Amino acid sequence: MTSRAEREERERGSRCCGGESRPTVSAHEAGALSRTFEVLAHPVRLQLLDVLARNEGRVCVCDLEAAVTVKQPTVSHHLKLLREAGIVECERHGVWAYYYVNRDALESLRKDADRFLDALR
Amino acid sequence: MTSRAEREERERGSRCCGGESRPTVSAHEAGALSRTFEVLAHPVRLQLLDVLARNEGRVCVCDLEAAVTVKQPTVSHHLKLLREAGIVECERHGVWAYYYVNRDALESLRKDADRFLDALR
DNA sequence: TATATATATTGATGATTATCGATAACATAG
DNA sequence: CTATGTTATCGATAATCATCAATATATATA
Repeated sequence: MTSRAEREERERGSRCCGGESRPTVSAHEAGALSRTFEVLAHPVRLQLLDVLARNEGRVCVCDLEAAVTVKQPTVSHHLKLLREAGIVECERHGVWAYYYVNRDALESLRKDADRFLDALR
Repeated sequence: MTSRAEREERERGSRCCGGESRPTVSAHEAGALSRTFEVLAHPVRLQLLDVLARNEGRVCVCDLEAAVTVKQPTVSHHLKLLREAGIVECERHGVWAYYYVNRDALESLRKDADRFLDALR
């Protein structure tokens, strides 16, 4: 008598497992890439990036505050994360801080994301 | 005497703020998109996706377990998140569960990410 | 110097997430 | 029916994250 499991086994070789199961992405690479996606994994950060990218020049924090629904310390917090990720930079002029996207960093982020998502296809 | 702030003001109009500061991405859209990025924001999920996408057929959980460094309940947990996001699906055959990527969902995820990142340029 | 304003930082709180041992649920083999 | 193997779920714990009031810092103005 032939069980379904046996049929499965024959179709796939031994046991349940057949294919190439090692990731081509190392744990280290996966870590780096996931950290990239993490930066994008918050609605406020996406909106801040949106506004910043749309303004070739610089945007001051009070404008950024007006663009999102969270309070000033939270905006400052998210800007810090974006800065630490290298995606945005800022200059101070007098009391004000003007933020702008780092186009190179953004481009390389985009490439990394693209490369991974393309490879999945 | 002309202070730096005054010069800035003249250059920018009133106060510090000049540009278009409203996001073109609504809070709602930003929420949806950030949830997409969240799914990708973990190294184990990236590696699971990598293995799954590389195997046109189905991959059983024991293979997926072998592909990453976390224990079985954790693998199961991440697979659930991927399932809930619609990116992967699974079929049970006997004792075994075979997972596979939902190519359509993956493609639309890729498009959403691309569209956003492209718009930032 | 005192005051006002913009931004950053601190510190506390609550929410979410990752992890894994233990166990349940289920199918199959003997 | 019992034993075994596979996967999912539960429950506890630890870690990380988001938020904001309060405060610090720095600059400019009066």
